[in-house]
Amino acid sequence: MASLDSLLQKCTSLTSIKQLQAHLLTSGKFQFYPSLTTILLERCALSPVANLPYATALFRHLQNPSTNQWNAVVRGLAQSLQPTQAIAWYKTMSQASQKIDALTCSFALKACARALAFSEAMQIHSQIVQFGFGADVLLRTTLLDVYAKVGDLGFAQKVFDEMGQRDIACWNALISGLAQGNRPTEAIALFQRMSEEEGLKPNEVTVLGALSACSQLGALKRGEKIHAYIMDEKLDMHVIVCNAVIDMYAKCGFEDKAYWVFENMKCGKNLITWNTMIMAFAMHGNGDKALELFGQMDKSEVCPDAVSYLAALCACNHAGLVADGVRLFNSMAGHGVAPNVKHYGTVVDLLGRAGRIQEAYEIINSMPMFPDVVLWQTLLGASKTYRNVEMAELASRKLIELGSKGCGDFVLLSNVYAAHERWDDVGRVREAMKKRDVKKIPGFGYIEVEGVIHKFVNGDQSHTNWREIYAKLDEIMFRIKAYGYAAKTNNVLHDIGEEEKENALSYPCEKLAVAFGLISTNEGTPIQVIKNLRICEDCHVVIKLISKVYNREIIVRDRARFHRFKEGLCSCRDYW
DNA sequence: CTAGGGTTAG
Repeated sequence: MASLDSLLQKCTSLTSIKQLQAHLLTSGKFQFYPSLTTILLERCALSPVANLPYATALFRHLQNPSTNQWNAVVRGLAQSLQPTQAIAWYKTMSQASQKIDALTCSFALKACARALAFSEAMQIHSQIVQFGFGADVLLRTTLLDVYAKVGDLGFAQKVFDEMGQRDIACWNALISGLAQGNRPTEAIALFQRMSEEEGLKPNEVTVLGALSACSQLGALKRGEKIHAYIMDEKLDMHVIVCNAVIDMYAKCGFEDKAYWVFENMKCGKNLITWNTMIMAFAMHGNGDKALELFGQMDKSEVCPDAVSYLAALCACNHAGLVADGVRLFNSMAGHGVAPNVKHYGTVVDLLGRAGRIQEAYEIINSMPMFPDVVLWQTLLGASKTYRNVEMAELASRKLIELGSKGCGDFVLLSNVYAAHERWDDVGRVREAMKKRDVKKIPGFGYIEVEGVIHKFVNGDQSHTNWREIYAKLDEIMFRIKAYGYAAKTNNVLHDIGEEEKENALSYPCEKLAVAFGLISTNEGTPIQVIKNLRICEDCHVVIKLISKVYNREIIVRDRARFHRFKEGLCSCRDYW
């Protein structure tokens, strides 16, 4: 037995496993060693030598499979590329329910999380209660996590609330669930409740969720506090934590602080560390530093992967380093990294912004995979910037073929026509939008003032001080007009749907946030705003003027990058 | 006839 055990240890490839199994079968010992069979099963079912068809075939040879043997297969399938298979096996298994234990449920739930199978998760949930595993804290945590991952945070919260005793993992699961489910404010609130009210000590997993929420909100003050805690508690010995800190500083607008952490890490850097930092420089338009780091990485022991290339390409794109970007893109295949849709998208954007519209179009045509909506949107955007009506129409046609309902696509096409004063065509686009029930993604922005996050949506009147904010904005517009500002109306598609308020256009969220920042922070303090969409051209002009007239540094993070406005200029050099 | 299950950065 012991010798078989050690033999099994050496079976690192599937062939050797098969050989061992053949030996057991031919010597007639196979069915007398159920535990060995289980280990064999697990070896076949789980990575790194996973071969699930083989594992399931092996399983079918068993006369009366034990719970453990069932579990091995369910677990393996749950981690495989077909998690729905695990759910199917679980269902079969539940027909003989005495076989199911808490682990089976745990694996099946994991499968639901990966397959985004909400109703299956609910079914398993009710069976968990039926089978009497309802009090199992580990299972409940998994359940909570699954609900969060399949997008039902209400259910996740409910599971959490109903738990008698909660250990740190329960809190962590909900905090990261909220952070990953686009509810960063609630994630931070829960983090605070956990540490301040319940007196629980955040661990390395807790801070990851909290930092991610700070990154989303651009909540620098809160992020710094968490960083201080991390240092005090020596949680910075975990690479994963350092990576999250770097990302937080970068997304809160401080590439230098991010870089400081990067350089002073006591633990070793991994691939993600490098990628995070390169992405940080990219977001800040610091193409040279990004490329320098990419070069260093190439020399270090970590090998750039697809994300590294994407980050470096983004850096070239934001910094207008067209030649470098093209060179990098062309070098990918030679380094064994196949470009994916995102790489193609970035290069198309890079060429398009540089006015090389035809080349961008050719890149799309040369793609080995199906060009998605984003590619055509990018080309449409470039065509608009360079007033290339033919290409804009071509791209729009593609978008319509692909069934786009994005407001932006229609607006861009309309803008191209408007720029050429083709008003009939503008009207046609507007009609098409009405017919297609085009949805506009609501824009919103955040600003942190004295550690409190304020959220604004376009045309927002929900803030307690909204009258004051609107008055400030009116004052701003009045003052900057003296510097030659004139609203660019031909770029704005008016009356999109009747219910669209005039306000939404005159009082966009980023302007409101900046106005609020001017009122509520001291002179000389930089103002930081986070926006969920890309900044619009008009706001860009206005904020540049504000930075000059009010002598304030204003930092805006939009969906893709940072804009640092100072003395009437922007760090993106109007290239974004 | 053992242990194996929960939260985790780009």
